[in-house]
Amino acid sequence: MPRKPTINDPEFDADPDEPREAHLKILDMIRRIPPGYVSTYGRVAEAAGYPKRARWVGQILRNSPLADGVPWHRVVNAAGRISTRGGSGPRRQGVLLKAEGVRIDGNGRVDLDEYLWRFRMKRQARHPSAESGRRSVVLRAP
DNA sequence: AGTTTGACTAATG
DNA sequence: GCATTAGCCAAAC
Repeated sequence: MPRKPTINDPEFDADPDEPREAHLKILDMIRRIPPGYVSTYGRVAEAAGYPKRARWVGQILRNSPLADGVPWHRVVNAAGRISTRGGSGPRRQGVLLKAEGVRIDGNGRVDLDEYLWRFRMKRQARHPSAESGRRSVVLRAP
């Protein structure tokens, strides 16, 4: 019996079920953040289709064997700070961000108003009847 | 099998 | 602004 895949699983050859799907989508979203911009754990999770799952993003970046080549340094926390963790990671993240032109203020914070990458909203599924009747409307004063 | 632990966050004081 | 708390959920003990 194949065991259930986890984000730590070095093989990831099982069929695509939920954890793996989320994992890949999250990595995909991070890849879309262009140089010179940042996003946050929560926003990445939401854009990937998993609202309120910010911790998944952190876990994946920490553990995933598939995280090679993803611009992990462009993910900061909701306050614009580089999340703490042991080792030289945080310092390196700051260096990488600065190298891309992201300014970090005296309090160690990235100004999200300036550097936050806004993911393109996925078009929401519409009811078929709404599709054909799409048009612009003008609201009239009451 | 229950508890603790996080690259998290929003709300509250 | 910080600190605390509750919610979060997969991994690790």
